[in-house]
Amino acid sequence: MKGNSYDHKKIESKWQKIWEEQKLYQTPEGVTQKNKFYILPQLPYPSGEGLHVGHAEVYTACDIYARFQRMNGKKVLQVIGWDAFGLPAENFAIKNNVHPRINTNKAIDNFRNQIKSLGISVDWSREVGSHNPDYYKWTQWFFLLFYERGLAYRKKQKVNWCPSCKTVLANEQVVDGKCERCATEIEQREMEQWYLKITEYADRLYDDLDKIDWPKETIRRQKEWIGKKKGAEITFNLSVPGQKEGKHGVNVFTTRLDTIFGVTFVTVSPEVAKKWLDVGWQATDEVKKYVEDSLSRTDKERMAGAGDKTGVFTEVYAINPVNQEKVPVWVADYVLGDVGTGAVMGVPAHDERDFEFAKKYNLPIKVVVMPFMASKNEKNYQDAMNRITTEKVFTEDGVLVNSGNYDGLPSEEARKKILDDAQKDNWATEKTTYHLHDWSVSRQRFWGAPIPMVYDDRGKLHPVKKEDLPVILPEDVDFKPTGQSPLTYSDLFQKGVEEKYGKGWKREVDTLDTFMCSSWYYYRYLDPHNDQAFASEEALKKWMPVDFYLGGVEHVNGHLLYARFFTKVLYDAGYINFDEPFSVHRHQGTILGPDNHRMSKRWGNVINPTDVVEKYGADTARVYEMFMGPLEQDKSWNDNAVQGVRRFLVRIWNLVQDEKKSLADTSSETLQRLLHKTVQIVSDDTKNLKYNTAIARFMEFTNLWMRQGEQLSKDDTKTFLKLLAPYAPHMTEELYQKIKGSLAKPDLAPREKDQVIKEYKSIHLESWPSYDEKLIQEDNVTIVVQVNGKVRQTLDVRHQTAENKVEVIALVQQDEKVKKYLEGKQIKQEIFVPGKLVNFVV
RNA sequence: GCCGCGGUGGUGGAAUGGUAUACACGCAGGACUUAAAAUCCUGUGGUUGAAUAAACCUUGUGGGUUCGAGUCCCACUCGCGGCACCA
Repeated sequence: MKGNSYDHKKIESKWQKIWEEQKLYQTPEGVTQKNKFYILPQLPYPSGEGLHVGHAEVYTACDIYARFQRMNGKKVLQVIGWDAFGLPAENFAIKNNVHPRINTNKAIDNFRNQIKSLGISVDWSREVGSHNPDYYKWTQWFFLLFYERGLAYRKKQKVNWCPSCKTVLANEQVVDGKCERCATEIEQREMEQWYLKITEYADRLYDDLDKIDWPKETIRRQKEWIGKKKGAEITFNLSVPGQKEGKHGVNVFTTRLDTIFGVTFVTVSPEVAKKWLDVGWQATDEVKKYVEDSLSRTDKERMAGAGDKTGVFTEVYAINPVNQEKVPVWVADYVLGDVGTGAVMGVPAHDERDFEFAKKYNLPIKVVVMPFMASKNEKNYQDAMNRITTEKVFTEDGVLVNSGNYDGLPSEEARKKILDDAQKDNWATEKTTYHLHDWSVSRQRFWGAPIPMVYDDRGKLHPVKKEDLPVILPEDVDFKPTGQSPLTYSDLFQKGVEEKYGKGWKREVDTLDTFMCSSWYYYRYLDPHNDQAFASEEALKKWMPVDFYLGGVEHVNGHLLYARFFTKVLYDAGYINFDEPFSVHRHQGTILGPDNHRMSKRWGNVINPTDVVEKYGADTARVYEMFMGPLEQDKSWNDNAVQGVRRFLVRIWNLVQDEKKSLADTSSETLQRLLHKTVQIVSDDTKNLKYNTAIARFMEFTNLWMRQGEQLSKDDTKTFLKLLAPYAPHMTEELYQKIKGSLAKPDLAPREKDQVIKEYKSIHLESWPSYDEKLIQEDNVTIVVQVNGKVRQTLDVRHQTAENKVEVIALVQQDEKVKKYLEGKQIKQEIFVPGKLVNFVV
């Protein structure tokens, strides 16, 4: 009676092979916007370390969804590719003296095999790698598109420089003042670099977050990163010693125009002061020294001194445009050069930093805003005044005082009115600032897509002609980092440029940030072999936008922002008719080691998914990882629990092979009811990505099925297997074909294979089961009886009765135990929830 | 400092305002076995109790709303995450 024992290796490799031969997961024909479903797991970086359990989590979660959608009649596109350029491969190459292409391709082969061993239903004919010329040709094309549209430019400015990686990094790649990749302290250097004007899209990137289904937290963080703030830019005329008053001016940005009557000084950043010095300002030696010292410090060092503000009086005065008051101008490094205009109006009564500064240098403090309460009644007035003396800062909105015509106005209104008036008098304009800066995209490294630009003999820039793309990354390069781009030294790279463009012409030698490659990869999958376009119009119309995107939280302020930016530029250029790439996005949580630490070699707690697949099977690995907890949550590994999942699968394996259990004439009644209930709940949970609770339901069902006397008919067994198929695709396929009788021999000897295949229809192409509404209704319902809100008894009542208040209460009151609790008490109130509960209030 | 999220058995975790602790792990006892492993069965929040009698307590702490709160509100606390001299 016991069938074969569960040999996961045999089953899994067999079916993986058949599925591949049958091209089971190739993207189907007849795709329309209505029936398509585009599932996108985040683009992996093929590290030499191999697949991580976190990768397995992402691919399994996507794969379950893909299989579920497929069985529900959707035409599914599920794809994988490689984010193959980048520093680790290059660093490895330097260390071991092999070309990065070699170790990258090796890593990709390894990743591909590992992913295949998990039984992920990917259409491998669409695989892409960002390091292949037919891919980066289009990365370069995108760069040219940005250039044409005035969105790519060169600029000399302070950049983040990683002394270890010897390259520039984007703001998004600097974490805590350290390099995201190697954790080296970042230096600031003045360099000429390529930038993409993402700031031009800041508003749309901000506003359109409201129209996509993304995690709330992610949307919040992106908004915070964009850092949109509305305010005003104000011009203060300056009085410089030895110069005519009003000849010079300084602009400041503020979100608190309502506090302008409280200005008692103006502070400029060292950067702004430097500019003044550069145009001939005769400042004191003290000022010059302060500016020089400040500028030699990194932003990080400057911020470290946040608690103790320093500054120097410049002997310049600024004239407050609202009341012509003359206030001193200071230079201080608490004002940052790259925020707003690099200069602020000092309102010490209503800004913490200005307050601190004023205290230190004995500058006057002038209260111009009082809490709302103060204007309402006399008693609170004193309290309020006590709170906002010159000893305490009041930074909230309130009511204006000491502000001329604006006295008595609430802050909000005052801001509008002052701005209106100021605009008429020409001393302020409405202005929005952003925390987001333009995206620095040039890298002084080898292993990336060359920037498709050339310089003529006078050093002037020209774009490479589109028909000349790709600009091939040469093979003959000494890629050891020197701080100069390695491509500088490649003869092969510069060869032909003069022929093509003219004598003395040279190529740009920097390469593109790899985030450029990953900003558009989801388009390439749609049409991966097209050499006329990054993707055909038809393919774009059919498949986009992505219906489900799963990726890590670490990409919130980098990749996800860049990808949205790319999409908006494509939209503006008329290539697509939507302007958000990912309709639904979710994050997977991190899988931690058994010791609750992040997995790392250092802790010796790394779990290798391939070991798990080897030992317990892909189906066990998949089901376990999904059973650990909610997808988006961090979870720690527990090897005992893996074995528990394996046990669960083996039980099913044995049950289905037991004909009395799985091929009975009819299903036992309780089990059949539970099956229908299970169909309902598993369908809901799977749709809502609550895989962990769906699996719990499968276990509950299996527990009942194992009981003596419980049995399933063949059809009901098939239904159960179909439900489980997305989760454990190999085992369910094997069992399904077996009970269908499609497999004469489980081992498919080559000669018999054709015959078997003829009648073979994969379980993964079957339709998702439906349930019978009548069968999920129980005959009996459990009514909970409470007395004063405490549960005292539960009673089983006929389904129809349970809906009727009078009948239920009558029935309940006959119960001995309930009687005891109600004895000698007056029922004040009876609460009745139909089909659920009775609560007596006594 | 500001903003956000969270705190449920020994552990991972379940619970549209209606039986808190589903499911799993672990543990304990039992069956099978010469024995062990595997498998199966039973039990398992806490306190009192001989009890599979009964009672009380229990979702970080304290209050509130409600017939009824893990769930809603307020305060506190601890933990995690994001941002941070952003004007």
